[in-house]
Amino acid sequence: MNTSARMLRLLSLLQTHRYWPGGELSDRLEVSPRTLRRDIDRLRELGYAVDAVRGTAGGYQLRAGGSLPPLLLEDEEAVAIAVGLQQAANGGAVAGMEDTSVQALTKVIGLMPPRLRRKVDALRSQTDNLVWGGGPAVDAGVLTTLAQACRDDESVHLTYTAPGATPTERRVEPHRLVTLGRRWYLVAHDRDRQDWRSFRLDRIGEVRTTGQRFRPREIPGGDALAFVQSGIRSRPQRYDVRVRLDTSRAAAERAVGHWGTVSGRDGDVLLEMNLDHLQWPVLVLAEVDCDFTIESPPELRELVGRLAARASRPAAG
Amino acid sequence: MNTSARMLRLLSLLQTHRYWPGGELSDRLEVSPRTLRRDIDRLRELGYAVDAVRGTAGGYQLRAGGSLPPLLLEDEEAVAIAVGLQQAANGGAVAGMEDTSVQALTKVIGLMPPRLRRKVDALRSQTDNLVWGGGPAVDAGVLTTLAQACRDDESVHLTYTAPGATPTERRVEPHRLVTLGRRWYLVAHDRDRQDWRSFRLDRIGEVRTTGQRFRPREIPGGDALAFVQSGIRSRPQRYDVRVRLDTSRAAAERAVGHWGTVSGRDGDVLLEMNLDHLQWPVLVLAEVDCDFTIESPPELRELVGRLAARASRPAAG
DNA sequence: CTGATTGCGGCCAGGAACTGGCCTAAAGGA
DNA sequence: TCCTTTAGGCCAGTTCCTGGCCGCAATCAG
Repeated sequence: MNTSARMLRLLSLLQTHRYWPGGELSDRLEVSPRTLRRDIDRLRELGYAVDAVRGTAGGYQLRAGGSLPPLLLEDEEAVAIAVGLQQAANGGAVAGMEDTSVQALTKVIGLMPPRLRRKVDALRSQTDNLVWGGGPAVDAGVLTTLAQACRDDESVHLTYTAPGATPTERRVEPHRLVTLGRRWYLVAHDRDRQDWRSFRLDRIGEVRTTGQRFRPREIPGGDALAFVQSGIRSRPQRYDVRVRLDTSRAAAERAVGHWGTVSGRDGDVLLEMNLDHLQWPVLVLAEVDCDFTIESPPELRELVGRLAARASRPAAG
Repeated sequence: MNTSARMLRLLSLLQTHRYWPGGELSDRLEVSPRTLRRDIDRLRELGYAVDAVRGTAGGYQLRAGGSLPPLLLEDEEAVAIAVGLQQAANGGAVAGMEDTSVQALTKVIGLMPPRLRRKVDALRSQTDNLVWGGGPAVDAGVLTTLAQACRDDESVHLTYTAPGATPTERRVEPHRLVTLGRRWYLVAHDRDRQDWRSFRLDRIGEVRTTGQRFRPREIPGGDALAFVQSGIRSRPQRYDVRVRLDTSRAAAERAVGHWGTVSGRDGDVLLEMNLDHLQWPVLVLAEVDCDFTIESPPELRELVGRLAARASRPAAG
């Protein structure tokens, strides 16, 4: 075996992380113990922190180091990562991480052999479509394909359904993906219309890569985010929710998580949230299960009112 | 630079995935074009599918291959993966993937340099604690530390708070992590009590690794899952929710996602869910915003009733 | 069609790097 | 205390890597 290949295998073995006795490692790699020691040395020179314990039951162990070593993943682990990143890309975890999540997802998916991709696809259909804070979930396949095309300067064909229109076929040069207010947009140069357009990803049906590369153009204004913002007329309705709760601050905080801020004192807690779907405050009210006063918005009062009216009307089925 | 190090760098460059002209690669790696070609060859021999395009504007590109190559991640990407996997480990994405997610998470976290771990920790606090389908969220630090200790046969000290008792200090030999009904359990041999115990992870306060390795014991019965099951007396309360909705099937399906099943015809839709927190059906009712009849459980009727009573009482702030 | 560009790979000679074996030292566990 | 295991210097033999040269093939622009 090659030295480089052996180093990779050694790294892979060490990543399973249990202590490895030197003898076992040198056996597996089919080299002498002396060469193994040299290999360990080489890893250390590359910046990997390899711990060693001497004496009986001693051995080697990979420790977290200064830089991130290459990850050697089992198939299942890679699938798990892909699934987790899909959630994150749709804003499921922490806001503001969507871009990086897509970047990582593209990398993982791009390296996956087809059989693993199929597995991810199969699992994807099981994933829920209910996304935190509203906004339709974006198909991860569309997302990664476009991210890849943007990076590689590869033109694509896609079907797009503008609101209230029939689906159209577009041939575009993808420029950049932009996330704005829990929605994904593709900024691209439309080849047929000879102009820049932005496409909402949840309105894109299918994406086919062409394999054709193009010379990247300069976007007018130079800022893809600004371009998208200028094109959006009606931003989704946002509500400023203010509710007073007759409970303890701790209980209120537990109920809202980080979806809002809690202030005031026990027994008179002020809960403030800013979001574009009113279902979540209702969930919080059900969770705290205490007396409350809705200060704003009126829409929330009406929603809860309707719920109340409906709950009281039928005397149960 | 070393050959192994160069190969790793080359792989890293190729993973950014855009076409690389050979000249640029050889420049960056500071070798002759001939050596670059040989490096590419070496990669191919290792099983990597490196595409090449000839002619003007030709170059190299890494394609998905038969096996999963080592992932070379940027710092930010690794953080994104860790955050995504935390969600998945807590059952946020697809049920049944928790184990693998923890496995992958342990690997990623274990390789992270401290500064990245701090970043993940910082982001973790922003993550919501509201977990789908109920059940308390488990601290990812506890999860990964224990997973690592199980693999490395390393004994740990932990503080455990049994229900209705004061926190106690335990010295245990961790054996296996088990996920059961959206909860995590640690199966371990308690050194002080000289017997096997299972610990619910959300009741574990702090975990300190000792660095001491132990000889793994045989678990009685040989099955950690069975051991946990036998020890659980009271399973968490589960509710069978049945609600009739005066809306269309499509609207009902959109509202529940995969958290329940929808049957019946438009105008008389039967919604069935099985879960252990009643907040979610309330959310669904707010989402569909239509007339409904709660058939079961009575607790849900009462919850909505309380909500209604409270909504109607104060005439708004 | 022609020429330019780029990847492919054989060949070769010099040299760098790797290997295995030997040695002693140091550290940890029983 | 003794045994085991890692650490690392030294050395000789050999492998492997490198850069430069070559002709060849594929692709694209003019």
